[in-house]
Amino acid sequence: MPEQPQEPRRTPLSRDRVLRAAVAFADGSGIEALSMRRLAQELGVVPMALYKHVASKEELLDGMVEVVVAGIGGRAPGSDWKSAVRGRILGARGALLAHTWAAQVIRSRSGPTPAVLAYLDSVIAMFRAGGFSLDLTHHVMHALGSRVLGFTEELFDDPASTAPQDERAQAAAYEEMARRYPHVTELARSVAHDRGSVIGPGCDDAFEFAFALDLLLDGFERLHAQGWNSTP
Amino acid sequence: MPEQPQEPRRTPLSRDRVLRAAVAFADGSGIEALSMRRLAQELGVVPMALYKHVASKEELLDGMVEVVVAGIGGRAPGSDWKSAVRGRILGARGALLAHTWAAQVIRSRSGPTPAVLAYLDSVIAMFRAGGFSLDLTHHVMHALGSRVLGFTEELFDDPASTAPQDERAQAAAYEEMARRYPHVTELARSVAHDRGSVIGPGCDDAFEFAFALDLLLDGFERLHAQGWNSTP
DNA sequence: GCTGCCAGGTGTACGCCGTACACCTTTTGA
DNA sequence: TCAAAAGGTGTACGGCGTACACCTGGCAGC
Repeated sequence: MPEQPQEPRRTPLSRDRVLRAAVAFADGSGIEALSMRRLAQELGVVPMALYKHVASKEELLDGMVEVVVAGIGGRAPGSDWKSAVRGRILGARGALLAHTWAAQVIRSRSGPTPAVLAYLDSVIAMFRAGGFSLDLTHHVMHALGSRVLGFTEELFDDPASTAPQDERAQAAAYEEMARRYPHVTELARSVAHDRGSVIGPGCDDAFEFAFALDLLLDGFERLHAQGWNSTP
Repeated sequence: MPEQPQEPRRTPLSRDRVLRAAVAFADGSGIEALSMRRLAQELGVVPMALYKHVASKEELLDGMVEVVVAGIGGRAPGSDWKSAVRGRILGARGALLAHTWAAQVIRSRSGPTPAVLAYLDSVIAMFRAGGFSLDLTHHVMHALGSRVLGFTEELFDDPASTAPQDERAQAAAYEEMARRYPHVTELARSVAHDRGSVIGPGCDDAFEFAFALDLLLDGFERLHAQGWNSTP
């Protein structure tokens, strides 16, 4: 038999394959579980092989951001600036929701990657097309902050995911909480109440996001209408 | 000589001393340089000694947040809700500005620490004292997001800190940039222009922060005045 | 058809990290 | 007085990112 055992002959690595595998891995196992060694294992390859395609882990993360951001959908059909921006940002939010690690990774990067720049360019273009001055556009982009990419800095993920303990301790902790942080407690209780269940599903992220976004967009609109200028 | 050599007898560790040392170290060398080993060295102690005072590095970070947040100044003297909130938040911003790593660390924590809860409680109290409904207060707190603690999610730190390269390459990169991201470039150029120097000092963070904050506060005020309700 | 190059995969090794665990010393309270 | 608790030490483990030398197979140029 002159033929060698013809092993499966795995398809060769490529930067693209590495990045996609990394995204898939982070989706499935969380970003904190992603290491060069584990990713290599996932690809059936020795760790150092990855370095032929990405310069470092930092660059890998940059690449992952590129993949996700590049997946943000196209702009809505021509309409007023407000609904155009709103649509685009909610689109970005959708893209990022599918990759829960993405926001955290984008924050950790020091500079914008090309895909992010391209995205920002498109949003700026919408304001400009709506007649916004360079000045106002500038500040407006700052005011949006990370919201422009569809995520916000919630202070904490979920207000009510404490480990189950015995009932007495639970009640004591609750009372202590109510005593020390009465307003926080009152608010939390009212929210839980609204949803019917006491251990309710927490807050409606989509609603909160749109609420704040619309508040800002309305503010922008008002400033624009009155010809706002940063140096009056 | 019955006396032993009476060595300097370094003051014993304590949780407080560990946390303060960690804060000082992060202030001076950056949060990414902070490791249990380095911190121990700084304190003239073996790494494992720290674990007698903090349970883990995670808890150390929590403690550092506590130290910083506890340093946020008291509330302004009785005044309307808007200036009270505004003053408090700008105060928080001041406290966090002194510790550039703090925002990043707060983001990385999964839950709020007691000092953060106490702080939030005080802000919620201001809205409630101003007559805000529980419902509106709830959404308003979400809309503020991390801004309530004085920091915002800027997408990138500094728009213009590229490594110096030769002039020709610089110009080429610039042109490429202007071609691919025309609106971003236009905006960047106008900002640099406003400040006189082309390599200008970037944007005025304090202005941007206050701009967005006031936009939100004005929005809150309007909603409050018109008796807004999330389920109309 | 041969040869030398080189892109891409491998193996080993280094220095860092957080921290488990057993140990020793010093302080303290009964 | 003396046990026990509290606080500091030493060693060790497994994991991390990645530098560096090496091998190998396919292909370009003669």
